Amino acid sequence: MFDLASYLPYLLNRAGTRIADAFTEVLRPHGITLTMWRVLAALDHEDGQRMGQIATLTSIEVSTLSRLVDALERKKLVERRRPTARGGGADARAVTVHFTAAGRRLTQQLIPTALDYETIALDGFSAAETRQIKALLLRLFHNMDRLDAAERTPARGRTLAAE
Amino acid sequence: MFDLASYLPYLLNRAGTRIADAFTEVLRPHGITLTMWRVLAALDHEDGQRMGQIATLTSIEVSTLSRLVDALERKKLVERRRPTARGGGADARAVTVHFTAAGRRLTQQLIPTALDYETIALDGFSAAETRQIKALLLRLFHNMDRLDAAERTPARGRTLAAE
DNA sequence: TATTGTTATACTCTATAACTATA
DNA sequence: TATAGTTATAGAGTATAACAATA
Repeated sequence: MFDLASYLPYLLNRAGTRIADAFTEVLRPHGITLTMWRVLAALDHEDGQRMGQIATLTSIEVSTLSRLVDALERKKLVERRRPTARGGGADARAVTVHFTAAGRRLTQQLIPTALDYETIALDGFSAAETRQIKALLLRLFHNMDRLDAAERTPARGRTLAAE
Repeated sequence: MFDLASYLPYLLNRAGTRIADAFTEVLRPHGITLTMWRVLAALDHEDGQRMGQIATLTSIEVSTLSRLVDALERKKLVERRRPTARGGGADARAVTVHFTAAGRRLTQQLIPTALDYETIALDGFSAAETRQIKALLLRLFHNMDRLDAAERTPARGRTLAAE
């Protein structure tokens, strides 16, 4: 009736926890946590994003993110800026987050290892299977997204590109 | 080069977070957290497991689990027992965790909703795709498992049935 | 000596809401 | 009024290690 080993949220949690734990060990000597890495990865995706965008992209709470960016600023890996008005209507409430040179360097240094771990996780998967699982995970995410929308929950992280 | 939207750990984290957040809302009125639910689900899988087994199955730290079981006992949902010697060599260090009647009742009540959420997440997936993503997640888990074994890390949660 | 589980401490993340400064 | 971000506080989970009881 309720078979844990074929229950999807369980499988997701197990697989996700394992990869997260393994990569946390990689990050440790660099003095950053997995959550910090998620912010750096989001900035690599697009530098100069606003706090809200980063929260959405990473599924990190805005209040958590705010203190996380404090910590990353203390480590001189990122910096906050108030967007200037040139070239368009700047919202003075907004804050954008930018790599420092050191932050970009560290991120570029870690990306190959991050990709290595993805490769390890996908060991034995064919190219077709790799594409398949990524596509299925994306669909799964969007299904939950629609549920949030239906419930009018102001869900965090609703804007992952539809592809 | 580093495309976040096709980076597997990111997709896993996003999909997992979404399902977890949604089900946490379901659990809230019942006064239990998602982590508590994982313990109840593990007990439904097999009642009377030892602390170590439950930690392994749920990927919850033993020390976290110990206080979690304290809380579940206070809620009268589970109870600890020291295994008795009859029928085999009982280890007096061990502690087993068992449903109370109320705990079993609550779990049975929540399982259909849990399955509903799985159905929502898999909305639009064919039976073949459903089987596929579960099989792929299981393989992914075992790949990380082998990595832990190779590094001789005393990983938590290494014993998910191989199927 | 090693293992099972408990406890203690400090830290991280979450949840909620109050707060500021803009819009 | 609403929104973007910060800050405060309490709760929940993790990490680490020390500990008691037993093997």
